[in-house]
Amino acid sequence: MTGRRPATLQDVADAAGVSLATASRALNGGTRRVKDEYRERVEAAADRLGYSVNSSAQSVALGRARSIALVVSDIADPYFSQLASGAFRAAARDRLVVTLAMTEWDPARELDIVRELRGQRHRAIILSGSRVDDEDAAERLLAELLAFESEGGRVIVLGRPGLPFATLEIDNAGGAAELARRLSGLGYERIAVLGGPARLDAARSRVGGLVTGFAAAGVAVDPSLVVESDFTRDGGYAAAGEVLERIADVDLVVAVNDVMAVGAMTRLREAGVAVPGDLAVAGFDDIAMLRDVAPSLTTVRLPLEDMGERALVLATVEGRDPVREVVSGEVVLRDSTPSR
Amino acid sequence: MTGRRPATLQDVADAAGVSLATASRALNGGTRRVKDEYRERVEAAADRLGYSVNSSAQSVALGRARSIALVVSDIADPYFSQLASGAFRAAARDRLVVTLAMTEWDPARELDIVRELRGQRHRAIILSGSRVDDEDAAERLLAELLAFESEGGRVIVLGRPGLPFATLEIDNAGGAAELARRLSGLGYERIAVLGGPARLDAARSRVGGLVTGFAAAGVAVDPSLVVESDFTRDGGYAAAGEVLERIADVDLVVAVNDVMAVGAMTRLREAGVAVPGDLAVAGFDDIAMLRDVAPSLTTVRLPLEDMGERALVLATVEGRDPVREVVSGEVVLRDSTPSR
DNA sequence: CTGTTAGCGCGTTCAT
DNA sequence: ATGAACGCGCTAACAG
Repeated sequence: MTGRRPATLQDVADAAGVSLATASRALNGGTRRVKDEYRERVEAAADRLGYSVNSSAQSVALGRARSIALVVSDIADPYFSQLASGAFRAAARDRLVVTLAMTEWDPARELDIVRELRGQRHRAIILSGSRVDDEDAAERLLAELLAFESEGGRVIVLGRPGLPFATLEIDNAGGAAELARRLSGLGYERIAVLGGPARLDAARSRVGGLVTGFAAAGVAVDPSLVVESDFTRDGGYAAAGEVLERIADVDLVVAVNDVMAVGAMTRLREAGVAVPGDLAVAGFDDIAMLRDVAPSLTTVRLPLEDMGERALVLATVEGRDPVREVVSGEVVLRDSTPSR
Repeated sequence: MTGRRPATLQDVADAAGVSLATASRALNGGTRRVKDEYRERVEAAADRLGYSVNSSAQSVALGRARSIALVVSDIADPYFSQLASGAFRAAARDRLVVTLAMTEWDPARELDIVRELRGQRHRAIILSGSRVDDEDAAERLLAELLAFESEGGRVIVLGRPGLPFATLEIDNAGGAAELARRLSGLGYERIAVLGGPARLDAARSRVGGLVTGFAAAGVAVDPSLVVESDFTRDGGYAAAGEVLERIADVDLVVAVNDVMAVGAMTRLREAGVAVPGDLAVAGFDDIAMLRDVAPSLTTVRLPLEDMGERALVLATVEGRDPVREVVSGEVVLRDSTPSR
């Protein structure tokens, strides 16, 4: 049972009594210049033999695979899983295969992955994780991506500015600034920021936007109340613990993403701090699970699923123009930040 | 910039002044039977030329790819994204590539996907979505999987019983029955079940387990209070709406998975029904986001990440024995179901 | 230990 | 419109 050889195109051709070339054209050839009778015979034979193209061989012959690679930081993070979901939906429409890879926020691993992906000759590589500062890795990553592109592959960058490829940029600073403006309009003025890791580009931009935005509204963010942490739910949970120690100085906690905000809310709840009664909370991204947390969380909405779809479209489009689209978030005020 | 040909192994060999075979052995050959001097020269040349193996060609030569395919229903669903996360982590250890495919709960699409994956000559296909009743599709799916296996591929089935492949089975009925037993022990006796779609195997098993478990404890579940719906958050939300109409007859709502339970809690909250004050709620799976919902949700814990890892290990292991492991859930009582 | 050579399965000229 | 023959990049005998 375990030794049968997969039916090959030659087998199909033989069974149909035609040449390999004809079978190829009938089955996988784009140009339909095959007599109907032959075509039917070939299809029947293929069906009977349970034939299925060897896509590796196809890739070798064609020089490139029918697949797209998507690189994420952590697929269990709702931000990335929603992004990926959108990408998969779009890929299905074009019968494209998607290979997913997970960096776990590690630049070295990201480099390894891209190198590996390059060898797989994908049509495109979509890089969706945020940039992590690491001079050396960044340079080598760029080299690898440039090589991939020069070999005819396409590179799409999602939410990581400054790379010479088609880019779907997220206006992190702008969204954060607008959020700050709206929140200060509600009367908040003693701000704690759960800032994520400083070496993460997206985190830094959001913190910067918040500080700028509050400043523009006349609210100074105390730097000692900007606490670093992981960009994850646990990071938010832990960071909230630090804020608790100075709770008297704070009326609003803004996390640089939703998973952190949600983790923080849990930490506060455990400490008996009422949200928003004692402390208001806001996040960033508008991940799907927010529909089910209470109180409902104020945030900056990003069209995550659409972004995933869009990235995949950019990946398949033929145009060689270095697109650069900017996605801006929309502030959504909810129960976690009532007017004071 | 867009026309360069990828460096080939032959290029590397030429640059290093050795034969193709030597270059192959030095770079990708497992057995290190290459003189160090040559090896170094080859590696240097490869580096200089920015060489990267064409894994398609490698696959053609070897007859099989260094990759695993993972089929999920919806990657945005926490159940699957946690599963996938575990699988990716395990795959990284073996430097294995993982191709992900999403069926969106559609048996026809699942069949298409498996057919496509077969052509990609993966080492293994992991099927993680639950079975959806569809005689015709099921039969053809089985045929496709058997063909894949007979060609030397490995099939791993996760949470779908009755297929002749290595199986990681989930004791849905047992877990549900135990949950029912414990809940009835807390004093609940007027039960509503958010049952998911009847055509979904996992959903049906869990409903069955609940009914059996409650019956064993002397509690009869009113069949008219078992409401069908989608296996999703929105399904739970909608189903809770139906339960609201008969709220006087109910003291506990059990959903067949956590996302549904969480959606239901939101629906109840919106209707002004207090959980657990007016109504208790329980779910199934123990997805990660439960850490952040309030009140904390009673559920049946499944080691999702471990299961993903385990599936990947089964996929890579050589043994041809038809493994069949059973994962049983552990009931976790939390605040959403206090003793009455 | 190294080089030569024959495949792997498929797409695609180039004749016919 | 069809078939024969070559090439894609790589691995694995087989000889040396």
